[in-house]
Amino acid sequence: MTFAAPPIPRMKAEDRRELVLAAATQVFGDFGYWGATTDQVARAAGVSQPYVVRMFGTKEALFLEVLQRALDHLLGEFRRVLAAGREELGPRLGRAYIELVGDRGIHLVLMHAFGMGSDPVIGARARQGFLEVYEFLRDEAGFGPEQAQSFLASGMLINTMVGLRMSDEFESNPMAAECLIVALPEKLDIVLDLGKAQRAEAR
Amino acid sequence: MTFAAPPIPRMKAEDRRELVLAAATQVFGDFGYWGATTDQVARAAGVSQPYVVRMFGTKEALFLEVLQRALDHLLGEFRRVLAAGREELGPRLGRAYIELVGDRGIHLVLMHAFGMGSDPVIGARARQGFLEVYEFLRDEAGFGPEQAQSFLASGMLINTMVGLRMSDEFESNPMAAECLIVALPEKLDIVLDLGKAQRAEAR
DNA sequence: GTCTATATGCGGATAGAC
DNA sequence: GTCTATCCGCATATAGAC
Repeated sequence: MTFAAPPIPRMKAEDRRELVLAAATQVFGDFGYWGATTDQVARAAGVSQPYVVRMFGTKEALFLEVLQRALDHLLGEFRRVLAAGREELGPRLGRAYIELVGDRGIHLVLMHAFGMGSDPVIGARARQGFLEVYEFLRDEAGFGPEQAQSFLASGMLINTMVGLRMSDEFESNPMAAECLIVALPEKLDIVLDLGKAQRAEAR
Repeated sequence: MTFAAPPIPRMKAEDRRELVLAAATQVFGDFGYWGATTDQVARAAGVSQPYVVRMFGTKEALFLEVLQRALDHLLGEFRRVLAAGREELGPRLGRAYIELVGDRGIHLVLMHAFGMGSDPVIGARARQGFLEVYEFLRDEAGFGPEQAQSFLASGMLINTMVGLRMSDEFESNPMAAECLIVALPEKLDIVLDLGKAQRAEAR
């Protein structure tokens, strides 16, 4: 009796799911919800386009899941930092936020989602997510109004610098370099290293 | 001899152009570059879809023009404020920035553009535009590094609140209301009034 | 669990009339 | 200066095989 070997690399549903979600985070981050296609996601994950749809039902459901994971990841990291102590909490949370660039696409997905307030379903979820972060800062981290304002504002500026791919011009454009230095009080190196890694990978 | 009256309201090219650009600012603001369609723009301007394309060549060219005008408008207002005096410059510029919500769509178009850094042409223009604003703050307004950082960050937070349509939930969601109050140090009324006006108009 | 084939609808752009 | 008609390509989603 002979056993046919699986001709195509099969995976457990859960693992494949993670793979696709990671690819989707990347693609949605680069092109936004409307600009990204399920086919781009599929190619990035190494599967067929219909399979991506099959797994999540619709493109919208896929985006919602990507958004949810981005928010979970963000708040998870923040709670980890908080659990480690309350001294210098603001700077440590800020540093943790910047380090999320390691998971490529998180800032970008959030930024795109934050621009979709007019969408009845994604916009509603994005507002809710933003408010969850605000609640964390107020209730768990104990931030006062100005501290929360300034923290959130800095976060949005970081999103903007990432969204603009400003680090791509760090070496070629002195003005971009200075602007980056001004915008990111510290931990600029994290963003720059990530930018380099991405460009290298694009080749 | 009889003269046929123009059956359709004709306009000088320049006026029609302004009309379409205003409509496009609105539509691109709501749906972003990829999410907006030239047909939506056409309908909002009361003209046919092919005519919109005809006027600007491509959807991309139209967006670039909308982006350019948003930046011109922004820097124009900033220079006006600067020309009026240098006392309390930061708060006055901040107020001027918020008041741009009067021209509906400017913040939104900017925010969407700032998320398009990966686009070779729009992304490049968006980076350049952001840097022009930074240069203004540094060279013309005389801001120091931290002042520039905090001003730009606050601006991006304002963009985010507008992008999320957070003001839509000011009355129904106490958390959203508090978050708005915290995020916008002052001149909250401007955003709220605008939100109301928009919702009324949508009926 | 994953693919191929394909239906279907929509969006950008062109041609050409008035 | 502005429209109608229309082409073509692309994106999501479905059907069904393996």
